[in-house]
Amino acid sequence: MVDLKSHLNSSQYQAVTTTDKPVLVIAGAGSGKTRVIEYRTLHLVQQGINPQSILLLTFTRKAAAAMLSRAAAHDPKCEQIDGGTFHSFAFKILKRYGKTIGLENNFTILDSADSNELIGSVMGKLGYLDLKKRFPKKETLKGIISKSINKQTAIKNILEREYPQFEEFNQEITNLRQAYTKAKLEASYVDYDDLLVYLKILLENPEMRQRLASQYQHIMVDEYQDTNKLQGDIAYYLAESHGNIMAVGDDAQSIYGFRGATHQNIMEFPVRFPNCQVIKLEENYRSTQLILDLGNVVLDSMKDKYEKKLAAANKQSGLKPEIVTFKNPYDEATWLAQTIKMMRDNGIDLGKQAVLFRSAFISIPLQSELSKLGIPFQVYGGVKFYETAHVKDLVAYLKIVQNFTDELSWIRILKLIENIGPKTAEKIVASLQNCINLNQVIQTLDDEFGSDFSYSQGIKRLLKLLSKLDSDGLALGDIFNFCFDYYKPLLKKHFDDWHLRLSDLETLQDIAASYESLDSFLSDLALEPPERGVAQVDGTYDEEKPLTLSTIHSAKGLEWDSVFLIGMIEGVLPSRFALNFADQIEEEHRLFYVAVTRAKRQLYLTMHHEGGQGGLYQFNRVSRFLEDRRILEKLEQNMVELSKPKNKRVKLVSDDFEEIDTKDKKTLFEKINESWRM
DNA sequence: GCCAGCGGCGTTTTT
DNA sequence: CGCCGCTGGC
Ligand SMILES: Nc1ncnc2c1ncn2[C@@H]1O[C@H](COP(=O)(O)OP(=O)(O)OP(=O)(O)O)[C@@H](O)[C@H]1O
Repeated sequence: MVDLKSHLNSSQYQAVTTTDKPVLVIAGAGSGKTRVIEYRTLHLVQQGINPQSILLLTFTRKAAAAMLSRAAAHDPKCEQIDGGTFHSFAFKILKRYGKTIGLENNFTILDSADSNELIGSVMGKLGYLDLKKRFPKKETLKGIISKSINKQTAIKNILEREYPQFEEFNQEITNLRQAYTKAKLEASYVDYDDLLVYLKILLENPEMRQRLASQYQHIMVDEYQDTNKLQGDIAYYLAESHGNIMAVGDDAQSIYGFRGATHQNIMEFPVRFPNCQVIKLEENYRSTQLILDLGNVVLDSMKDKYEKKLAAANKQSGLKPEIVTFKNPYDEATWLAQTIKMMRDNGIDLGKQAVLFRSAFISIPLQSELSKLGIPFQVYGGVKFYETAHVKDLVAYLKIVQNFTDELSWIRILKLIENIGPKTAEKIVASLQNCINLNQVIQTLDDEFGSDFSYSQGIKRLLKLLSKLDSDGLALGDIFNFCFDYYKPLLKKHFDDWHLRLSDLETLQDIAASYESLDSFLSDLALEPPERGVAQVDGTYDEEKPLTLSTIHSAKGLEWDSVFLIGMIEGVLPSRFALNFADQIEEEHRLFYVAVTRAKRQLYLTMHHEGGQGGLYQFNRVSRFLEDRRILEKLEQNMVELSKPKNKRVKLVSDDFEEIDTKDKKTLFEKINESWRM
């Protein structure tokens, strides 16, 4: 038996051991909410609860895996607990019970690019592509439709609040949503939102609800402030009958409003579960007091806050957070890379440091600098590996093996053949309508398009691949290799930088190798996409965990000794897209709060004045979040100017840095040592 | 109908 | 700078 009290403070202990009623834990950053969930699963299992009757819903599957493996270190049975995201849970349930609501179980998951594509095609069919006036683009339409679903409200309400310029198209967009839904059902496509919608529909059936509630006797939901209405409903349905639910969250860390999340779920929890116990955690175990002092001021300046203050459990105060401003992005990158390297050489491993940013593009100069210096790093967030064109191309072949009726994939595959464009691809796919298996597809393609056309040679080559694929009992590895071999020449033809892309595909090959089945590989690719590999370099850092570069969104729930929050620029944080909406600026403000509270011991904020990563030149202003005097009081202020960059296009060599900054480096060095002595 | 080449424009966040 | 959409030759 683990002695819970030696790992938990008294409020945490109470949260962990209250298992006979609904519990809501609401507390600030770093107060040990995640730890509560971790020990509560352990406690339940040690009480004799069947681990398979515990459901742990988290924000990423990685977060669930981390918690469960820590709990399993105390009791291996915890490995058997069911954990993952709402989406992956929905996927699992729908694979199993989807038939009861009329969903085929070989459904294909549409990632966001796929769904945009399908929306485009539906738009075409409805004749909305050539409307005279300014009709929204398909990406925008997907956003509007998605938000109306996640908020469970009419299109009209979304338009009124967020897209007033498109209000006149309410009728068309509503039609489009209906046609899109129908198109998906006909093709057994399920997009991300559908996973939640269908699960909710499934749960509306009392019999299914009862069945799942008895299978999952204990529900735990992390990051509850970032769930949306659908997810809130799902959690409610699962727990309604037995009331064994714990939700934990922090309204000040709600950063997924753009996806329909609302802290209302937290507020309504006590209404939905009237006998619930609300527990607050007051102490912060993560950060030094000086970092929390800044965090508290950020918290204070939020418009609709719920009273909360962060107090450090650790009384050593550490280093004052620092704002460092630069003339241009290259100076900033040089300084960052040097400082990170220096900290690493002074005992803070790369794995204990992170660079955080609002948007991935702001980290590009730093990425080249790190590569130049041979510092290994891993990037989280930003453009997804699996959404790049070449990966999507290759995956399209795999998808038609899994589900040969997947028209979007057929069109993609066909368009890769020389002399086949959108029209011809549509025509060919239309002729395949009545095929009932892959073999018939092969026949039809051969009969109707295998000769006489400018593209027939390409079709013949595709047919060879398809015949190889049309055979039972192929291993995933074989399928992958057949497709890969077929695709390689096309890759070289379509992309100038094919060698870079080829190595991505080799990475994909490695990932695929770790899967048993095509089905699980494809669903994971969509539901829990793999990160791009570590940017590898020479042997200096072998065995050392790489530096983390991450969007603030992807850094949620995590912590590092040193955190560099870069791009503290008006228009970046807060994002320029948020500037016209007060509630969205508030969300940016919460992002700032989340970023600041990731740091355990050292926090640096940076920005550069000269914009112009190519494109427009402009003078960047410091983020409005730093203009507040109370904030500035909590920050050390510094301006670093590197020597003689006559032409900002000229890359700075590290010599420049060595020359001018020795003084600064010494003081930094001293500061670091000071902080370790604290 | 396909596709290469040119010019204008604009850089979110995620399952 | 890089992506997207448009144009015009094939
Ligand atoms: N009772 C405790 N004693 C010592 N350390 C603790 C205690 N509770 C939590 N911690 C440590 O504090 C840090 C933050 O905890 P945790 O990640 O659980 O906080 P959180 O509330 O989930 O934070 P966030 O809201 O930022 O996700 C972790 O390093 C954790 O190990």
